[in-house]
Amino acid sequence: MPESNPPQSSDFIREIIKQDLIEGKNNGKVMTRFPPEPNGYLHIGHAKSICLNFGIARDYNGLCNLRFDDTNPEKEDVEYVDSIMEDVKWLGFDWENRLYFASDYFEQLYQYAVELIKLGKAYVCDLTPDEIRDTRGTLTEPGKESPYRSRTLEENLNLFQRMRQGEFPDGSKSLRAKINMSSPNLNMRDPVLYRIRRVEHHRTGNKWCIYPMYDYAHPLSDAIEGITHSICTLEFENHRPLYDWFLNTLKTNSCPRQIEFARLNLTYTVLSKRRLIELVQSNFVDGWDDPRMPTLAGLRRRGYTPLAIRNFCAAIGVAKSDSIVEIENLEHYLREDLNNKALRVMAVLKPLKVILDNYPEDKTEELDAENNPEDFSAGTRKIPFSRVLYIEQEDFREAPPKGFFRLSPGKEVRLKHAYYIKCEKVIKDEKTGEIRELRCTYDPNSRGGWTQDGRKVMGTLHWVSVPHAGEAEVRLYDRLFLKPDPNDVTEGQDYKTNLNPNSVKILTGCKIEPGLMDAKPGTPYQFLRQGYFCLDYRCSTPEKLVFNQTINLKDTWGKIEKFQKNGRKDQK
RNA sequence: UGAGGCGUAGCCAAGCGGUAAGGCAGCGGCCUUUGGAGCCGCCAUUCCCAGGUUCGAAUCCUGGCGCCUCAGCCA
Repeated sequence: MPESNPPQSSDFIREIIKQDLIEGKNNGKVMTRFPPEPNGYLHIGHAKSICLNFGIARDYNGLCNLRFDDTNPEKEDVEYVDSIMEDVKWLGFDWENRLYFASDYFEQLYQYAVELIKLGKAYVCDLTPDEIRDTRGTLTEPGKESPYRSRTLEENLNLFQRMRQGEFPDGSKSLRAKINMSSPNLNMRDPVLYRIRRVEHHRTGNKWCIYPMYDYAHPLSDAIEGITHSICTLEFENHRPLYDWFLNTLKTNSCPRQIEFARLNLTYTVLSKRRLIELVQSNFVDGWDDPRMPTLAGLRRRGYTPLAIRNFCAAIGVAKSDSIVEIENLEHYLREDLNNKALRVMAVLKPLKVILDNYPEDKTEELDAENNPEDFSAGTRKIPFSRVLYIEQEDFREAPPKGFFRLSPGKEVRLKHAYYIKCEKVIKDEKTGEIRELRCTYDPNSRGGWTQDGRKVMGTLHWVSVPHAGEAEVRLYDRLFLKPDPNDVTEGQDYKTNLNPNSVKILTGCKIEPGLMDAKPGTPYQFLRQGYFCLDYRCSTPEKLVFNQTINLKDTWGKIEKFQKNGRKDQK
């Protein structure tokens, strides 16, 4: 089984790194980092970044750190740091002993700020946030210099120290870099470095009442860790001059290089933290690990595999153009991996009873069934067969449409691993007209699903023996959003109006082959002819099994039938 | 009317002056004890547009056009 089917082609970042290596930069070392802020759960977009950063380290004999960018205690929480560590590990990456927190550098960062003041490159500003905004200027007009810009070194040093000691109320003062208020790059117009916030930090507690800003903390954290290539997303491109400014004016020993790439966007999916957190907190979904969520926790619970996600990330590539990847790509790599690994089993989701009139009343046979045709080492198992069976309601049609080669009156089909059966009679409820059961006959000479006479039997059905069947609840999922772009809404509405009201369908009373009663969480199963499923590790109990649909099998018949109803095939 | 980016097929994406990789999707066929999987074939005479340089341009130059990001004491 190949570890990775899509060839890992190079990308512009790897090209840069190769070139740096050729030029002997950084003493031939490559050091990256994955720097999440612990203010939410990781999602598939983060997976792209994780695969990139850890993948580069792996490819160029380097190392990748896990560093929490925890400089804003107002939004952060240990719940998130725990989930992030779990998700990175699950995806298959290892930061070994290099687990870092920006908050571990608060003292060093403070000293760097003192240094900046001494260099005359930072000052304490008494302007309020509103005043700072009002004096920042606009995209086309320069800003105005703060009246506090020319405070003496001594005054700045004294004030900054007193900021730290808690002598000033929240928001009353800030430390600002002294750069250029008329820079065309707004990030360079004396950005705030430190703000006063009396908020308990999830790691440093109440030790600090001033907290550094991202723009300031990030380049210095990178330098402290000896990062060589600091990879981030496109929206930070405008921040790079500031990133470099800190490193250059503080003359740090190591000089990381920031490189930006386009973040992942997926059709039918929302990936902004703000929106994901809203879905969770407003109960549009059932928590961060709801199987419909694009979070790694959600995908894991849904039955996605780490390899599928990694292969997907490798396949979509890394570039600088904004892009929206069609979700079919992700689904393709999911099916590919699951096809290789999933144990084949039979489960009837919407049961229809079939009675084999010519099969002995009290007989039970044990039939052989392969566990995975893609992998002989998965072996075989025995499945019981008897006179009364369940088949799928959808596999019988009293009036079969053209091209339907499943069961219908007078027609013969194969029961997978078992026998040919022929439908002789349809028994209906006298009042409702609903189909109650089918009376069929079986061909004793077709055991195993084959005869010598060369008879052609097109349809193959899955089934479960009634007296041996187990029961389960099965949850089917559809896309969370109805439109490829969930943000495509009419004036005044928001993405939530595009939520799919039918994104989950709960089926109870599903019939499963007896062996499945021992299903293990984390094991992928293929319910034959239907799709891939896994035990829901949150809701399933030994008394009441609950399976999540991971992804359906490609359904060409469903597609054909849809086209037959809707008209021509080539119309969308 | 500021600055920084980006524009190659329906969607991603290689390509780095020598004549348009690959994946997804789609289409056609083969095969099939899963209408799954697999296999075979098709799918850009042209790279946002217009000029220019060159024997030769998606690649270099000039000028347009379009899209994205930035005016948090968020990251």
